[in-house]
Amino acid sequence: MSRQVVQDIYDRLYRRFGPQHWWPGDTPFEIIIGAILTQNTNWGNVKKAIDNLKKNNLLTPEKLYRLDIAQLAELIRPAGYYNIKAGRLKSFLNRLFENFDGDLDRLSGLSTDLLREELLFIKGIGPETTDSICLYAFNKPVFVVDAYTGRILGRHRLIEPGAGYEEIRTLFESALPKEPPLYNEYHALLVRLGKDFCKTKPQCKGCPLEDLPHDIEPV
DNA sequence: ATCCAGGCCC
DNA sequence: GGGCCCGGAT
Repeated sequence: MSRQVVQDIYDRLYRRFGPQHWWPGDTPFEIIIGAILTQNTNWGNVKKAIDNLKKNNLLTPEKLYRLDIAQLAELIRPAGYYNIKAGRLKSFLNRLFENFDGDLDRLSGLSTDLLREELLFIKGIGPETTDSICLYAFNKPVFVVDAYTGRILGRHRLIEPGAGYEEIRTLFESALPKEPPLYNEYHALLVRLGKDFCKTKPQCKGCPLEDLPHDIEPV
């Protein structure tokens, strides 16, 4: 996939949808919590969970670190997979307090490579969650790949069927200037396209990528 | 009633 | 591949 195509897709999406104002979250900590809660879950349900935490004044590292895991699970229930996700939030918080004194600034002070390694090491935080935290919470130049990204590129045969996460990430990062605001907007635009057109059942009619050069029948 | 979510671990 | 899970859309 050429640099040209990567930039063409961005231009088409931006012209159609305009700025997406991501991430929907006020602080780095809220963004991190949202990134974990939104795993395989629509944002509407995640918002309810985050509102529950806010309502109870629990949306700080210290409060959540001390909170009983069963109570945490109950509060985040609307986000789905609530037992699994309560454990994942705890894994993150435990690591944050054991190795970084509970201080997000110490975590974000790591080099981008070390930060990724650190986050990936935590059980329950995989590549997409890691990169969402890097980019959206800490403004690091890391391109976020998600299911929509793979689906969109796959349907246009711009990547191989079995292309892995790192392959796709590298593809974007090598085709674009290393600018967090650009990565931010691009990923958000791909999600927008995925929600509006490139759904599991594709709606190609009127899609901004409908006449993309490599376009063929959808997968 | 069924489908599907901005994944990840086993 | 299977399991984890809620709530809005169809």
